Amino acid sequence: MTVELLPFFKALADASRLKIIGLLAGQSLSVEQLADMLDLRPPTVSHHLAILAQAGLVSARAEGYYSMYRLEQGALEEAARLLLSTEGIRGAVMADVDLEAYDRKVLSNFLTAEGRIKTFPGQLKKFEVILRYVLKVFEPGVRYSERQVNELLGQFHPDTATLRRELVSHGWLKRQSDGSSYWKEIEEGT
Amino acid sequence: MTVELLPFFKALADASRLKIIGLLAGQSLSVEQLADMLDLRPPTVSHHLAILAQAGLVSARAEGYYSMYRLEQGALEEAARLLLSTEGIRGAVMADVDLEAYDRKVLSNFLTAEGRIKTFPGQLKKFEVILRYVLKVFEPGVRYSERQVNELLGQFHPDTATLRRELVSHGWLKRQSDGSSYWKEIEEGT
DNA sequence: GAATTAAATAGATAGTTATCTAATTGATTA
DNA sequence: TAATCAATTAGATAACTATCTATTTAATTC
Repeated sequence: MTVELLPFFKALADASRLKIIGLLAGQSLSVEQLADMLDLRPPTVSHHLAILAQAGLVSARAEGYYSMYRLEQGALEEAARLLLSTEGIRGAVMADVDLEAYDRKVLSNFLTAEGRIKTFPGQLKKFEVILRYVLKVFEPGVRYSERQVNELLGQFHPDTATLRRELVSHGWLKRQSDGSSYWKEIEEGT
Repeated sequence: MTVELLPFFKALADASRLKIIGLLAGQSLSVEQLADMLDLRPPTVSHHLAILAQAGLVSARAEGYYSMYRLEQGALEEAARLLLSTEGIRGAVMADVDLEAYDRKVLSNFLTAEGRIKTFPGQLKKFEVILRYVLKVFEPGVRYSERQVNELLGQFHPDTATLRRELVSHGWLKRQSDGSSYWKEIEEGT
């Protein structure tokens, strides 16, 4: 059974509910007992307990006509593990985030419909987006002469010297020390 | 620097902010980049980042006229530790809970102004509150004869036999196997 | 079966907050 | 110095929610 992070945090993001968790950490308690201890009316406590139960943090057991609520230690532990893993957070809630949205916006601002560069962005961050875009025309591992490099870059912008220099200074395009050839390294990772 | 639990959970109890944490777990990002990725306006993202920063979860560094935000891993780790300790929760947020409120309510319902028992509560839970109240007249470790026990209990209610029997059956008053004496054990713990 | 009691549900309200647009600030570039 | 750009602040609004009272449900006791 997996803990959903958002309901979990929402359940704990309230002073009354945190107190309930604290009280239940010591002993099982009924709705009425909790209500007296917290100085709240029973329906309010019922409401909070429903939210906590939904998040898997507490469970109820009928006893007489009392509902005795107890803390689910396991849920706390699982959540703590998720917090520490970082991957837990990344995987958990990021279904619909658009990692490339910013780059796409920059590209649409600085490229023509045909994919040529209109002007070089003044800001480094945006210029880098353009450089990464240009970089895709090079095959990883293949050696190119300077003439070939200029030819490829020319399809994006006449100032091939600037493009070439910036690519190299960022380390994204490597240059043989005698200047005879250029290449893009083979990518690693997933 | 201690993480406050309530602001911490409140900070994470929002889908947009959880996504921000997830994105910053991978890399530092500017407000504008986050806004594009999340499809929100920059002021909204600023607002969320302020809340996260308040809780100690992110920090900003000025870079050009960008504010680059990065995740504070340490805060996540500290919070995870608090979650696991249980004592973390108990200590953190329970300043103003009234642990004895329920017992007090029951006592005021079933005791006379002079501290005698009006009637025996029908429900076990409440009867136990009364028994714990009565139990205080016995000194821990002292031996009492049955006559002495009845004398002490008589000040609360004429039916001393019921009180005595219930105290013993709960294990709160011990009885010598030959019935010659009774005693309350010495308490342990804080 | 009638009376009692705890819990849950329904409905209302006041307080909080996530989001937006518009205006301001602060820093950079020309 | 003027123009540009990202971030923040201010103000407004719609959505959410913590809490209450009143009612209903479910279980227990007499």
